[in-house]
Amino acid sequence: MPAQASPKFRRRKAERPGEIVEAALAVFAEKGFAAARLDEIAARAGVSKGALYLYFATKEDLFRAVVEQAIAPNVQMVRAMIAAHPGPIRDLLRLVPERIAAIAAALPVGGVIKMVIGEAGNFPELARVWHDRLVAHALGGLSEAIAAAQARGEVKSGDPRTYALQLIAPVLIGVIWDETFAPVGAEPFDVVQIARQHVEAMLSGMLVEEARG
Amino acid sequence: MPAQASPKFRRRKAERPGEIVEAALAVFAEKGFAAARLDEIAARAGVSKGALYLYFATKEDLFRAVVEQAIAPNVQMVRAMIAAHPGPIRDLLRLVPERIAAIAAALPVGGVIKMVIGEAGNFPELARVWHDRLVAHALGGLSEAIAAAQARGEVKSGDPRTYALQLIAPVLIGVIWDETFAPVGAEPFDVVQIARQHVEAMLSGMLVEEARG
DNA sequence: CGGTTTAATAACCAGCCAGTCAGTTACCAG
DNA sequence: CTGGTAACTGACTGGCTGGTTATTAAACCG
Repeated sequence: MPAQASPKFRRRKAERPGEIVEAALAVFAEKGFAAARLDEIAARAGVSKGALYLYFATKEDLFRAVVEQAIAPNVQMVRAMIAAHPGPIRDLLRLVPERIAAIAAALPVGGVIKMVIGEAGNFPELARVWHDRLVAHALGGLSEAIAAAQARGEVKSGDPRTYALQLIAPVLIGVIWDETFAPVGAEPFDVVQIARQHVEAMLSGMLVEEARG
Repeated sequence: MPAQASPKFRRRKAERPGEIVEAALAVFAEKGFAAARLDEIAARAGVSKGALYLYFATKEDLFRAVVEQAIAPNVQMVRAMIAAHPGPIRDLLRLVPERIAAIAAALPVGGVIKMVIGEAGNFPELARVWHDRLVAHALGGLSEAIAAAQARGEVKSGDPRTYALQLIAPVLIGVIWDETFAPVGAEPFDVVQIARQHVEAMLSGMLVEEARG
């Protein structure tokens, strides 16, 4: 019998939670909450299912941790973007495409969005966390920036919150499209291209003559 | 023993499938595919679970029937909308809000969209049916109308398919918002108001000067 | 080293639910 | 009225999966 080259497991209390959450993010984004199997998450994290329960009390608890992890960097990003552009709003709006592309490259945004939309009905507190911690901040911040620009006379009259929604909606739908229909043969959308074309159209649509450029 | 006033069930072979599909639409829209219980669908259709299997082979089969039923009236609507406006494209675009409001009132649109987005990953052929039978027609039709308008010199340069996406995205996101975040305390969006404000902005953004009005 | 602690495993359980089927009952034809 | 048919029921089951636990072994310490 050959000598045992490597032990059958390692004790790594500190690293486990992060690895498990990362694996869970991937599986949840791929399958959604209900269809995700704890065994698969455990396997991808290189751990047994029992080990999951050393760090997370329930499947839902793990889901919450995933949402928190997915949320944190995005909130940061939104705040930074708004704060960095107190000036003419067209500069802020023109920056949107690159930022969106950056997050979309770093995280499985589409999968996460799908997950939240699909499971919101069955896990309301989850939708609440998602809304309060991320969406409200992003939409609220953008709305305020638009309202301020209206006060400065840069933006035409109209509901600022609706303007904010109008601005980001096509990008979101583009991401969802690529996740939903592209895998079954539909022509994918180039999200950055959507963002660029849309920003230009919206600048014409919502800015007063003098504020364009 | 009192006389049997009413029988414990009726034989209604013709009506059953429609009633079952209707009940299933409601439950699937509410819960999604995985979380929907066949017992609940059966109960809402006023039938036992066993009866479901007289008309549909599997749960997935029933899901397919529901998708078909949810698709049909919308295809009709899209075709009619495009066909009715060969003329200046701004007339077509201005009509969008009322039409959207009409369908949103008639069907659980938000629930259906959630269902499709949420389950697309686990049921690819479903996403394919949905895309090929409805979404491709709607987006394609609108794209063609926009391309034609470009050829007539009404619309600025830019990708017509992207323009089409830009036009409908805010309304879709509005519907999804009301379904996802409004139930947990977020301020809902008025979808018709979104549509109106967005159409005005997009008219300025995508039409050339002379084609506005 | 040997003893102790505890991270991690793997076999296990309980309950839920899609799908089945033997029996029941409405309906109809003669 | 009666016998035949098939629509319908509802109790059942097999498998799956979230969650538990008895056991094992890695790591640490004196």
